[in-house]
Amino acid sequence: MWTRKRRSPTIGDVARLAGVSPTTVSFVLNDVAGSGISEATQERVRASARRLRYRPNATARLLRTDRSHAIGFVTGEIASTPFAGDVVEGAQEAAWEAGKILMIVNTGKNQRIEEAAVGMMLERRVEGIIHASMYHRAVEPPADSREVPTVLLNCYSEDGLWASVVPDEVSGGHRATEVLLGKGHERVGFINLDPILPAANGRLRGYKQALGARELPFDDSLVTNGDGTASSGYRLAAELTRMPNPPTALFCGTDQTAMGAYEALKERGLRIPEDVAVVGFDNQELIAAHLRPALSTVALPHHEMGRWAVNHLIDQAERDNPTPVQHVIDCPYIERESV
Amino acid sequence: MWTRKRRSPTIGDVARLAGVSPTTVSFVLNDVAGSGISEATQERVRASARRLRYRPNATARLLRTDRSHAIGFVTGEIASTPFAGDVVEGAQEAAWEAGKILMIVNTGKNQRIEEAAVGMMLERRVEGIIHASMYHRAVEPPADSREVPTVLLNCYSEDGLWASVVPDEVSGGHRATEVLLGKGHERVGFINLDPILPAANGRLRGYKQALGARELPFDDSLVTNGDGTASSGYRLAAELTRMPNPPTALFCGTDQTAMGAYEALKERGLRIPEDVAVVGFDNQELIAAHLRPALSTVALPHHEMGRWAVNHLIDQAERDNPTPVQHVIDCPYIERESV
DNA sequence: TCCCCCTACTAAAACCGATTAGTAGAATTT
DNA sequence: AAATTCTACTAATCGGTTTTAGTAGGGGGA
Repeated sequence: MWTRKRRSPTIGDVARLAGVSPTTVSFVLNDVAGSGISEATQERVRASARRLRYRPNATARLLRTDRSHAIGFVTGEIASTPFAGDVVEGAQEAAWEAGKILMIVNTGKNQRIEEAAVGMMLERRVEGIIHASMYHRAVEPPADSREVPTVLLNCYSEDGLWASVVPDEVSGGHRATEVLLGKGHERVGFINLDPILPAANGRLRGYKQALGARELPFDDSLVTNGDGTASSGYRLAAELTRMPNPPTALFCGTDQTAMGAYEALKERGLRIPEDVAVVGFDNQELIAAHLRPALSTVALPHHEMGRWAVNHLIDQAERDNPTPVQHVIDCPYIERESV
Repeated sequence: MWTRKRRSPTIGDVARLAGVSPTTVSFVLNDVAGSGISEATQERVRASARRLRYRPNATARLLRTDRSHAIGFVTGEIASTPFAGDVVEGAQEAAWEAGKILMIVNTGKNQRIEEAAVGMMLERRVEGIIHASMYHRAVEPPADSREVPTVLLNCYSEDGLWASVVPDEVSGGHRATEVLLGKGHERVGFINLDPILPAANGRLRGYKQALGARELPFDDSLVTNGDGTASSGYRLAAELTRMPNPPTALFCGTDQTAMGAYEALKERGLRIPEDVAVVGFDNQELIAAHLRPALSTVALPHHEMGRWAVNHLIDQAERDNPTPVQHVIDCPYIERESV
């Protein structure tokens, strides 16, 4: 199945076989500029390395060079949301491109485990740590994390002392609303999330901005707060359609909400998008692409945030005492059939 | 933001402060049995370590002990499916419990990157490698992987020479079918996946077994093959309901298929579960829990497979030349409202 | 009372496998 | 023959772990 580990060959073994010193081997294999090793010797060394299937021991190198080329990635719940994959993938991709590797721990919202995880990563001398949240919120990372460059991903700290990257909820809300207004709708219902959430707060501001830009009045009876689930979408959409002067378009805070809203509209015999246009938020492929009609929605930039976090971390590691930057990433609109 | 890295304190610094030798510090901090360090000295050492905020350098330790406590996790597409999170989480959880850390690389179905990833992990002296696939299939991992214990996760090798863990598709199919038969349905429609897939193949066998166990005839006009999408579910469910003697229950190969089937049934005015009972497969929370009525479905044991893979890897690493075991994990039935 | 041995502590030094500064010998040029 | 290059080597180093060695103090025997 797998061959029992013999002692794996060292640089010394290669040197012996090639009849040179370890120094020479090191120079050749890392092709160090200006180390003047003759072509012939180089070839001999390389051949020996191949013969022995030599693989440099990253640990030994690391000890000497003090560069782990590893980045810690700490997250609460990696599986609880389908976004997690995108974030991890984006981060992983950027890391790979930069020759770094990701060490991932998910702590299951246990503060103790989080601290332990950070500790373990510091022992392994990671070059930086990313703290990722699965929904946009404020957090307070373990203090020890300050020992290395740190980036908060999809979250931020109240005190603004940590670098962070979050979605631009305001422009996302603005965009979703504007799409509907642009189609001639003047009464746009908004099934938002719990207004305590940064996401809900930002999107509402965007919603108002979009109305303002077109000099339309803000009618707060059109705005309701759900909890992001399909059933709250169903309930609130039903309520909105029963209003005396019901909205002709619906902006839903999540795609699941939109899924519930679809049900409510269909039950009332309203067609989408002819009678009521719908825009979602999140772009959960699984839902958005498979609803009938397919749901137009605003996407959260998870992949991009993952990439940005890693790249920024790498930048930071090269600076001396950078000021923490609070980065915001745009939420693109994904056009499908529901508008 | 983060304080510029001073040279971090070494075991020598702690020793100096405590007025002992590095040996003593090492003995105390690792509390080595029978090394006879007086209680007083121990306390002094620990206090010094705390004072200096000493953190052992895992790299140096690793170099000496040759135990990296790291496990490589290689996967094609981590984000393309919502399952990925569960698998990673399960693996991560088991790894953490065993004091191991996961190094994750997703290769984006690029064989070259996969080989490079394995190479990099071997350089870092991982204690084993897990190759995870996001859907059940046959694979052939890079040969180099043999240098360490390896487990295939949600995939297997044709030659059977690698340890692997996959879902028990047969019993899953059996279970789904039996649930419907148990409710008195005798004609159970089956919207399967492409029959070339191990998943489809296994579930069909399970479907037949379940019929056989109740001595019901197998009618192949009740079995159709879709592609797992909602639209194929919609189309095929519509076809099945138009049969002369239509099924009173539907077993769908994926929850998305079921989602499409719901649409088709509702359009025809059929109620779920009164007129037609539906069972899905995959247990995609996002869909299954939010459909109306909520979808009863069979869950793929992603979390469990992740755990098993890590645990088995750790076992393997302790054995000498284990024979590759092909493990299969049960798919539990999740009861909701559609039956 | 003196000497020796044993136990309880602690220290010195080798080692893990690389990198890299400093250096030496051979070949070539002047 | 001396001065430069070329080429490759010796040895120190990174920060721990672990084996071996050593010392001080207490107890027992003569």
